[in-house]
Amino acid sequence: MTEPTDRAPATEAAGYDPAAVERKWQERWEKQGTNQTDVENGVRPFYALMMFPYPSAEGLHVGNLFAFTGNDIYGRFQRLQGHTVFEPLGFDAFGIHSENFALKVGTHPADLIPRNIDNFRRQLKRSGLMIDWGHELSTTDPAYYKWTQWLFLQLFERGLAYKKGAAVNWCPNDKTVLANEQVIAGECERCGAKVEQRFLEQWFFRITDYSSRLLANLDWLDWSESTKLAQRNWIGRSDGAEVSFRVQDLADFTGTATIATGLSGEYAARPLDIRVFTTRPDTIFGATYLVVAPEHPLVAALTTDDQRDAVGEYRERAAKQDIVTRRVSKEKTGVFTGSFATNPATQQPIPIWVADYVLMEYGTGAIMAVPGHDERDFEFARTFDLPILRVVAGNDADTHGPLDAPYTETQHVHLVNSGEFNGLGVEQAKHAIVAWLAAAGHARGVVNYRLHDWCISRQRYWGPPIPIIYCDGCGTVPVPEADLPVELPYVEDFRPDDTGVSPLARVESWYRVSCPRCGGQARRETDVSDTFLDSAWYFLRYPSTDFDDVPFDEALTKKWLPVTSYIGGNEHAVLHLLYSRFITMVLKDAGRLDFEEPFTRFRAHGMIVRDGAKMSKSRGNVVNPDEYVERWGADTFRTYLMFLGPYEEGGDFRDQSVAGVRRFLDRLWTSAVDARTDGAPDAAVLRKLHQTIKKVSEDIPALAYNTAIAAMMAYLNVVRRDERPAHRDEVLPLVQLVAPFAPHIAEELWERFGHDASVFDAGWPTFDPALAAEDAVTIAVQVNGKMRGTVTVPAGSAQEAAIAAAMADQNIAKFVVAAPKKVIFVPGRLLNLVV
RNA sequence: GCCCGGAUGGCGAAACGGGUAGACGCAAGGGACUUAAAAUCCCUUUCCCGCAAGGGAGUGCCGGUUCGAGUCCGGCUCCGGGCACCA
Repeated sequence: MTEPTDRAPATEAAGYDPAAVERKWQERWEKQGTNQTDVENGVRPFYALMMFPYPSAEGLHVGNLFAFTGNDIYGRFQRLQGHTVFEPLGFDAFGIHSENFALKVGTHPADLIPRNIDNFRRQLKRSGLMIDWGHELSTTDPAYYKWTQWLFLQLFERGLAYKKGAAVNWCPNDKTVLANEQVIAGECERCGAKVEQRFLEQWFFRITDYSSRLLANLDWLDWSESTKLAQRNWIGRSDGAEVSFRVQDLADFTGTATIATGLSGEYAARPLDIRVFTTRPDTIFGATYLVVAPEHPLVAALTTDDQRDAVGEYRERAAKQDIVTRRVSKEKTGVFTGSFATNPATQQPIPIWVADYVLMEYGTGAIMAVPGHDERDFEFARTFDLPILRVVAGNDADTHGPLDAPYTETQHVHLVNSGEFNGLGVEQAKHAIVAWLAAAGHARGVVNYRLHDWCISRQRYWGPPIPIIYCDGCGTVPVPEADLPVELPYVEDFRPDDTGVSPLARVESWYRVSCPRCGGQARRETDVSDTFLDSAWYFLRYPSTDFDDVPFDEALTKKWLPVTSYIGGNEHAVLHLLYSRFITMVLKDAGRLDFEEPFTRFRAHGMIVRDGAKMSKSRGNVVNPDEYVERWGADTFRTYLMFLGPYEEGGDFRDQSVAGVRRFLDRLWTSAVDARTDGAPDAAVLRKLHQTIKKVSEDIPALAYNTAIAAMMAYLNVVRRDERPAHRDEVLPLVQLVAPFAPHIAEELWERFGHDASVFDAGWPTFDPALAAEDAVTIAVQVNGKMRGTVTVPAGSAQEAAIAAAMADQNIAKFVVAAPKKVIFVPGRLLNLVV
């Protein structure tokens, strides 16, 4: 399947030897510094950023190359437009990925990673990317992670980094804590193992402080809509209300028990209120019970003596239960507390339950259950035989009968069984009811976000140590900036164990340290930070890699940032891109940056599959770029990758189709080396040329690479239509157009046409509308909307001329059986005669 | 379950704000060149009827708007991706 089946490339016949051409130009670029950016003095700076890769042992993935080539073409095009383009690349080499692989092959990651990076660099260099290797970075370099640690301190100082005990996602296979974002449907993002729940002390970043800002800015960012949407959903703004339910003293109702609160602070004083969050305050007349999360601080207070055992047991089970089962199993479980609260709308007593389908992390950790109009509440009510009321109905008949399914419709419906609010629509009712409850002090409008704080602690080895020291006397002390970096020690045995602490906790010589404040005995934090922190600021570092006394130089940052164009995969739509935005905002607030959005423009590229199936090692259909570059040349491979489908949608990689692109370059080569200089270029060819210049110039910025290539192919077909050799002026501009896609062959042909300097310093062909204009147009002719033929008329012809031409055509005229009742004429396009 | 994409020839795919469906490429068939093959070049290629001229049908399915729908609207089906008890 992966074996190349077709014939050898047309090397000899065409005289085009990509291996030789590519070697020559890669050497020359390197020698002449063609791809090096003058970051200090470059004019019209254009920062063309691509998401840096994780340097895996398998080498460069074709998906990487697809992404990079797309960025490279855009960058080269901008350079040809007169920008100073900065196209750096680095390596995201910390993290569980590397560590797990190192464990598997029994090599230390510190030995493995440099080897992988060397291999990546080699592969990237032969791919013809315009990378400025003078600004390469690796997140594992102490000179880099020194500043990652510095970043942590910036957040710490501003109160944005804090430590708390938390139920966390624990991967029993990787033996580490995972961020919520790294848990995919209850499984570890990296290894697929079922995630469990553990309770650990963790470092968090207060990204939730920035929820509304992160959300609001999306409105004006020039990003792929799909990415913005993913972020919006992730941040998850919910507009709703917080409603208070007064807990009733059981004595008033049953005369058997009273509520022992035993609480301090906010809840100490009776009467007791339970605050719930709801997005459907309009349904409050249908709230027939309350549910609080098992972890809710009021549970003990709410539980009556006769329910104490059952509730205790339930909470214990919930605490032990892994997050997976709790999340994935939709089966409703719960237990009655024995207490009741008053529904502030109906004044009726409703029971208070404890159930794990209510999450402590969201809202207030308590809900009002409206089983008639919420699927989960309905299911729960069915299970425990709780009353189900209808308070919303559609306009159609039979809406007052009993409900056998939750009715969740919100459009074209109205309230019923809701007192004075009957007849109102959902939106109206929300406002009216919240206002009504608020007047009595029972409710207020509230906005909630799904976004959680970012847990950055990792109980692993292969990451930057978190720069914190714990002193018995002084408490939690940040490592002074002057002492950075806190170097990751070389440890032979870096395996995580299931104690829940980092392997660094086993290195006493490393963690024992004197307190920077009092000099007393102290110990280092042994957790390392999340890889996503490494990648949340790397784009700030690139221009400033030569500076070791600052994370990013002020002047260079002003010049190059925010990033002009960022291209990457949508798999990072919520994690990396959100964290980068957050970190940038924090640095802005800290006065370190004068912008708060790091990426002015972002475009997500599509995914590339092979023969209609996802590429995977197990399927054995992974494309190894080396083989293809070897066989066809980097120019052909690059151009093919961009030709196989729309860049932002991805496409289907087919071995057979690579040949077509190679044939195109072969023909381009032949036409160029055989080009004549005598005589004049053909007018019709020039017309097509200028149409092509226009098309390609418009397509590249839109990342419509596939159609740009198609247009160049079509043009070359026109150039070659006649027997005579092409004229130099017909081919030379095509060499320029093709340069962003196939840089080596373009340089070679450009040189053969007598130029000394790089084609990338020669500018872009200019489009001349006058030369592109057609003097005759073919327009479609319809009779009664049905295609009956075409007529060719001089450009700019009026309706009358078009009709005359159409009627002169017997095949069209025969359908015009009567005088047209109506004529639709679209100049240059179409004529429709309605008879 | 919810939210996004998508569905067009044998295949990958084109089609600017409704306006000649299938550009460009692959594969296939035929031809030229060659002792032969490869490479290269030329022609054909959505389907059906027809020797042809020409005609009919056709962009996942059903319906609608319009002079005109791949494109817009309503209702489905299937495929891909993401989220998942978020009240």
